[in-house]
Formats: sequence, C-alpha cells, structure tokens
Amino acid sequence: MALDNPTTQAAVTTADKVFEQMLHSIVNGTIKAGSKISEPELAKNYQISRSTLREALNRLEKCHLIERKANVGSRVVECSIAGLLEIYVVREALEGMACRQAAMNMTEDEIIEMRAMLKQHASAKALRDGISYYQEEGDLDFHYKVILGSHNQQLINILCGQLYHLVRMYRCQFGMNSPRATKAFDEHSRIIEAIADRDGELAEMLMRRHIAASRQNIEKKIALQQ
Amino acid sequence: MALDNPTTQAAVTTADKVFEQMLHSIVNGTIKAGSKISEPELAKNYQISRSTLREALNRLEKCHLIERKANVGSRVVECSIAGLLEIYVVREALEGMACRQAAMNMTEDEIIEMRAMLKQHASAKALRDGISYYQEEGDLDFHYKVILGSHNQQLINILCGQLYHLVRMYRCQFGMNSPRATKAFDEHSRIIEAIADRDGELAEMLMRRHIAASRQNIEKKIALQQ
DNA sequence: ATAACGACTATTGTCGACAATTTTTTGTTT
DNA sequence: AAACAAAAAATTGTCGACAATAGTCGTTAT
Repeated sequence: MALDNPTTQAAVTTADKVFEQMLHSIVNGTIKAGSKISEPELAKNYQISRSTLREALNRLEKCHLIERKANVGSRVVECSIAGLLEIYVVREALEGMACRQAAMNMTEDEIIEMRAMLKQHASAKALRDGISYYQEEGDLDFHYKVILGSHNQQLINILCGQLYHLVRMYRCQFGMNSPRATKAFDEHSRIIEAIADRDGELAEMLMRRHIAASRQNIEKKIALQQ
Repeated sequence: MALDNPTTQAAVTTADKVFEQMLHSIVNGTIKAGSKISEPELAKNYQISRSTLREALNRLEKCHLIERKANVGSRVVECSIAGLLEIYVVREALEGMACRQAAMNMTEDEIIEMRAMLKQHASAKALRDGISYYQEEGDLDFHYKVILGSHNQQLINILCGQLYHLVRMYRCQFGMNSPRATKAFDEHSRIIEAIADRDGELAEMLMRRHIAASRQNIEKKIALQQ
C-alpha cells in the first residue's frame, strides 16, 4: 500500500490498528468531514474500550484530522477551499526546502531510484489507463521520495507524518484528478535533474513553482465554478 | 507569561495542567533530555493516575518533545547540534512563508501593534539590562506575531503549536544568548517595514536571511569549539 | 411571550485493576 | 567465564466503573 509511509512503524497495538482504520475512513469520507465523534458509539463499533479509542483519537489529532475541545469532544476537520489553499502554502514552503535539502543530502543511490521511479511513471502514463494511477499514487510517491531525500527528520515528520494525511483527505473528498498529469510529469523530471546536479537553489525554486502551479490551478477552477 | 501562545486555550483539565508542568520541566531541563519516562513514577510524582499522565504524554508527543515506542515507553528527545540545525532549516522555510503571507494578510492594526512592540524592545535594549529579555522573550514575541499575522491556521499550528516548544528547549539547554541582539533588532525592523509595504517577496527573503544568519552563527560557533 | 433558573441526561475526564509485552535476573550448560 | 534459556519483575496497553462537566428540557417569574 503506497500510503504506508516509512516514518510510522507497523501497527502493533490495537489502538494503532483502530487509528489506521479510522484514518482510512476519514480520508475517504466514510466518517464524514465536520461530523462530531461520539466516543461511546465508536468504541462499540470497533469493539474496544473507550480508553483505547481515545488513544487512537490522539493519533488522529496529531495528524490534524480531528480537533478536540476539552469537555466537549472531537470533530473531524472540515474540508474547506480556504483550508486546502492553506495547505498548499505550507507545502510550497516545506517541500521547496525539502527539495533544496534533497539536492544537498540525497545519496547517488536515492537519485538513481528516483529516476527509475519516474521512468516507471512514464510508461504507466503511456499505458493511458495509468493516468489516475499517476495522479493518485505516483504523484504522492514522487513527493514522498523527495521529502525523504532531504534527510531532515523534522521535515519528514511534519510532511509525511501529519500533513500528507490531510492532503490525501482533500484529494479524496474533492475528487481531485486534475488534468495537470503530463505537465506535472515534466516538472517532476526537471526537479530530479536539478537534484542530480546538486543545484539546491534551482531545485527549491522548481518545486515551489510546481506546487504553486497546482494551487493556482485549483484557484482557477474555483473561480470558474462561481 | 509570554510563552502562552494564543493557539492553545487555557488548561482546564488536570491532564492539561500536568502537560504544562512537564512542558516547562522538559524545556528547562529539569526532566533531562534523552531520559526515559517512567509512567508509574511520574504518575506518583504528580499524584495523578496513569491514564491522566498518558493523556499529558500524548500532548508532549504532539509537540515532538517526547518519543514513544509501542510496548517500550517514552523518552524525552535528545538535543543534538544536528537536530538544532534541522529545526532552523524548517523555520527558515516556514517562517519565511509566514512572513510572505503576513505581508498579504496582516491588518493595519496588527502592523501598528508590531511597530509598537519593536519600539518597546528598542527602549528595553537601551536600558541595557534588557538584552537577555530581548533575546529570550522579545525575539520569540516578534516571530510569534509575524506567524500569527500570516492568518494561515496550518502555519500557526505547526510553528506556534509544536515547533516553538522545541526551539525554546534548545535555547534553554544550549544557553543561547547570542551576541546578535542588536543586529537582530535591525533585521526585525526591516522585516516589519517590508510587511508594512505589503512586499511579500522581500519580507520572505529578509526573514529567511534573518533565520539563516542565526543558523550560520551557530554553525560558526560550533566550528570554533572544535 | 420570553428570559432566566434548575433538574435531568448524555458525554467527557479520571481512576484503579487486569492483561500483554518487554526487560532483568537467575540458573544451567558448554 | 561466557553464552544461552527460563523464570521473575517491571512496564506498558487495555478495560470497565465512577466523577465531573456540558448540553437539554421543562418550569417559573417578569
């Protein structure tokens, strides 16, 4: 499963498993965005005690997927356009920097691996049926690899550990399979080349433009709908 | 207390209070960095049940101040030079972007408030005894205000909610009262002017240089020690 | 009729006990 | 004496019950 990120070790405890189930349910909308979470009800659903459920809720809160108020309860976060744009802003900053760091810190082996991945994406794209694959998993994979290539644990934690769940949630719920696939592919290529050249400044700039373009694409779409 | 950030509402539950106490203890080193946390022992110390303590530990984990391994336990994070530099990299990216957003989104009132704050810092600096004040609280205050001025909830959460506790921890434990006080003050001034001019690009660049300069200052110091 | 007050219900926060896992200790064997 | 195995101790994960707080509904007074 491509969504398993290397930062989180395999779920061993039951709270972990429930967390992953709920994560999935929230991302794909089975548990509706903005809905209130009833601890007794969910505990019964998953057949666990409330303590264990609360442990899982804490993990979800860490990913910013739910929000808690003392003595009131938890709610799943709302998916708003404003919220989506906010995330893009953060991504532009963080992934841009991650890209710069990747240009400094990636090993040759990692760069080879990335090139291979991109080549695979290209062939998948050529198959045509792969467009959605490329958009959904492939794009995330690319960004993941760059982030991991930064070798900066803080960056990795923030981006892979928490922000990306939110990104996936938005992608799912807003049904985002934008027609930027081929364009994005070229941009990915250039970014990798900049990294391979160890040109951090350029790599950062390209990544920022790449993400900013996605954001502007969404802004345009929104503007059109109104 | 200047360290109370506006993102976290006042502690109402006992878990909140214990969290704040532990936060303080970890930041100032009373609970040593890298040490293992014994749940039974601490629960007895704070005279609370283990459940409540674990709730507090979850909050600390959210701030990246402790790390948990399943069936093994929690440890306070280590303070390493590498870790400190990693944080600076993240701050450069995020606060740079926050500054750009602040230039776009700050209200006129907020800008007036920032100018007033800086003036106050200047007079405090003139008093000479205020140098450490400026370094400790004033600098944090400045960065806080810029971040809040971005009006981007994601940025605010990441920076004020979790990263800044780590920053304070490092400042405390590495005893960082660098001689950059006057220089930093000038840089702060120019950043505010760029924000007031609504020049986001310049504001971001200045903030990034400001933070990068701090990082390089530390790198230089480290290099000298060896 | 509306607003304020109070009892009731439901939900969240906290507690102590038990189960599962890990670490340490101890004893045996090579 | 060192290395491995098994038992014991300690620690973490999970559970169900109780306490405290928030929200709801009905009553009463202005």
